[in-house]
Amino acid sequence: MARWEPDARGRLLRTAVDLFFEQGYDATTTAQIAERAGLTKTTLFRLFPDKREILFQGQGTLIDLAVEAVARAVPGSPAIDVVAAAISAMTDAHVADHSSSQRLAGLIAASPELRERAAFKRSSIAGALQTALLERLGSARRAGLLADVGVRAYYDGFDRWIAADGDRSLTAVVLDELAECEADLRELVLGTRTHPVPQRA
Amino acid sequence: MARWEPDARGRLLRTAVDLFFEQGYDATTTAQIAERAGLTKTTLFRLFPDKREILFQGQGTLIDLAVEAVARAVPGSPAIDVVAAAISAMTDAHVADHSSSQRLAGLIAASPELRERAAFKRSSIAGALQTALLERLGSARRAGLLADVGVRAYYDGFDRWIAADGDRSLTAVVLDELAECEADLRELVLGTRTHPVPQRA
DNA sequence: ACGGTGATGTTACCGAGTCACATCATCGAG
DNA sequence: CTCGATGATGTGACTCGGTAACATCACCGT
Repeated sequence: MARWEPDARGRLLRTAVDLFFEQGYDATTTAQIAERAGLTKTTLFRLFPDKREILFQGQGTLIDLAVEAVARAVPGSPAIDVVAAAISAMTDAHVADHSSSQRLAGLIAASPELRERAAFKRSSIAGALQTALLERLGSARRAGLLADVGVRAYYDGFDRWIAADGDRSLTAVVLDELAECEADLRELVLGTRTHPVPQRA
Repeated sequence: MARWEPDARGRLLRTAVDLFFEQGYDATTTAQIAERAGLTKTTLFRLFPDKREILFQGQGTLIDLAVEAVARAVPGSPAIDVVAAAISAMTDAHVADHSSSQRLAGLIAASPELRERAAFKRSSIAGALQTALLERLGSARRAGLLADVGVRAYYDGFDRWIAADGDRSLTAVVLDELAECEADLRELVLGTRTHPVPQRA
């Protein structure tokens, strides 16, 4: 399949990340990215629907993975386990190494435009997860609440993983975060007073 | 303060809604909106940071209202009550009538670009609410989880209000939704077992 | 009446994104 | 080995969102 220089998408992604780091997202032109990648603006927009999406490729796959994991989950298992299966399916598919992920997260955090796209992705994942959970729970409200918890655990866990040294696996950190969420939720709902919570040992 | 024709922002908003309904969001030009409102493109972009924001003006105020409500809440009151105060502060400030809100919701749902902005607004509200709650709860995780629940109750309640006849007040519907969320959350966290819903093999 | 001030208009410009059309590299059939 | 089909890429022109510098106009107080 590969003709000319292979992996045009990957080249564009790497080039874009480099340029965004050098000059900032806004100051970098799509024509600039394409040129340094040995392509043209037209080809860039053939491969990506827009400039932001260069950094978010593959997030559509995330949704599919989560939804499939929910569909594959054992019927009758606790809802929280189904959520855990869904989000660990996403983390397992995470290919970028720790430092690349750090770079990417820094870029996104620095640009409102990219943060907006990130929020959209997050809400898309939450929506898809809710729909998938709905078939099991029968209640849209419960499915939505659970999806929120799962997505929060995924993103907050991801942030913890980013901030850490990268020794622990992403999946472990995220599943740990989910367990913490469940515990906190239980205490919140039971009306217990706030007390020192055992953070990670 | 008002010179020339007054309320340029309001005129632009109404004109934009009309045009978006007639032609769709994408097919409507900012110059078109400005012209029909008796202004020019430049003035439009002086009053709104971008085209999408025409439909979302005032959402920044929503955040302030929620945050202030949290700050004003009685110390020591249950966390869920603080959340209720925050979201009812937002609904109380809702000025648009039922049918206008329906139109606006339909427009936003029809355009991916507008849905993305809506997701960003929602995440911004959730973030601000989490920060406000953090001072009371001491735990960022609990604050985030509670903020998610509150924001979900707000949006899902809003949708229910939109879909209904508009007899009940928005605040009543949203607070009812929040109560339902709390109840569902309690059941989810206690005997969490998936309902006997017919699974597909 | 007049001058200051703020809101608006004019003009020109840049960059994202689209489109129609041309080109070129590869592969398979003969 | 040649040649045509195919699909990826390039070219050039275009629209539209958004910005900026400068000019203009309406109101207000003096």
